[in-house]
Amino acid sequence: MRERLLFAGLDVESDRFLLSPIDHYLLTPGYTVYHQNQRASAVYSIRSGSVKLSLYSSEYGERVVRLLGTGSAIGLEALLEQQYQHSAVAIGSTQLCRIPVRTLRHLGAQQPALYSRLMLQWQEQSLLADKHHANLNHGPIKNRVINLLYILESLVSEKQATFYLPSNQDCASLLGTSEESVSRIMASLKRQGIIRKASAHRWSLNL
Amino acid sequence: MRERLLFAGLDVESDRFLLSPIDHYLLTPGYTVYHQNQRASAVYSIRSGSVKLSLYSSEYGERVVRLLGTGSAIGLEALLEQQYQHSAVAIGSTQLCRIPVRTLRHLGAQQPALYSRLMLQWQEQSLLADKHHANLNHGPIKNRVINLLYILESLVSEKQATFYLPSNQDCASLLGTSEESVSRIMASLKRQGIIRKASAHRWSLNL
DNA sequence: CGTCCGCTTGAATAGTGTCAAGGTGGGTGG
DNA sequence: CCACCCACCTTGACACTATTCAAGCGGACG
Repeated sequence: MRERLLFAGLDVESDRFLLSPIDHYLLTPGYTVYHQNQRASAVYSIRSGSVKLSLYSSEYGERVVRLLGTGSAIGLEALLEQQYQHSAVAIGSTQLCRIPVRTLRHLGAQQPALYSRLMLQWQEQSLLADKHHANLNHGPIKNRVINLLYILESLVSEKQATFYLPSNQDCASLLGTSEESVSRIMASLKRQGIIRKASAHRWSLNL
Repeated sequence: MRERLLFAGLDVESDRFLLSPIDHYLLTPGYTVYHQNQRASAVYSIRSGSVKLSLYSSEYGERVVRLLGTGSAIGLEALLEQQYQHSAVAIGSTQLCRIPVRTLRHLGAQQPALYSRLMLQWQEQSLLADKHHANLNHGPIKNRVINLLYILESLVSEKQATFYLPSNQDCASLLGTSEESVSRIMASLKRQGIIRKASAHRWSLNL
């Protein structure tokens, strides 16, 4: 898997003027990074943990559309002087850093490689969205849940991955199904030992 | 709706050296623009008609992941020196133009506005993917089909939109359902007059 | 005119959503 | 410290939707 961190290989440290406005945060589960339609003034890079992106509408409420993990950048629309398209909320505890648009532009002017890095992020976002579509919306729900578990495992960077399990509501929304169906299938997978509790709030996947 | 054509407002015509390698094509229904995993050497801009993007895998075969219409650019991954991520196939007859990467880079060097235009395209792609996810994968299949019809209508640029109806198989794949269910619901909508045949192969949507 | 492919329709079955009731755990306040 | 509360999860029963298998239909095209 290719290096995914936004600044990997780029010279960020040497520019003291720029480094200062980049803040690091540790978010508790459920914390909102930004809201849909809010003016987008910064891009965020996930250093660990995971984040869900949701779309809201008055007709149907929240709809989770994808899950992002370590190394992904969120809020890229800030570069286009726009409002955030999604709401972004932490799943489990999550570390990320906030890069103001101004800083990003300044950095990009000096190191054009940053722009192709950003292009790669865009591409990854849309491919990820398509893969979610392909894997989470076909066939019986049991298969979709298993595919979701694979995704959750893949969001974690470390080997011997253990992951935080989103609420049944979030899973149901992402899978386009009902909370109860998710609950039943998760229960069944736990009984079969396919998912095991590794520690408090952390699970691991076996085949 | 904002101007979506890739070169709108940009000076393309004046550069004779560049203009020449941009070819225009008229595709018949079912024609393949490019294949997944093929080396990406050009970006395509849809001038009229519509295109489906599919992901293939050995386990489950083809899966349609989204539909694109007039003004959308496809194959943007060419700029990142990669292989195409999807297969792109024309739905109905479709006009598009092919812009080799070299041409695009050259143009971009002279007119940096092109790059923000490309960024906008990326953004539009991923937002579109998310909207498809949100609209086509929730609730009873009847609703999904209707949302699909709205999307098909929106792909057409003209007012009084009439659109080409993809095969039931394609619709089923996009919606994550079975061909028969799509057929039944389409038949019912036709009986109710919600979709009407406007001319050969062209349909229109009423409320 | 006949074949082929995609579309349509039916009937039986399996899968899911819905409604409703009860359980669990973490957090708060008395 | 305990009792309470709320939000979330679990489980059951039932109705309904959707899938599957199968058969027949229709137009496109050689």
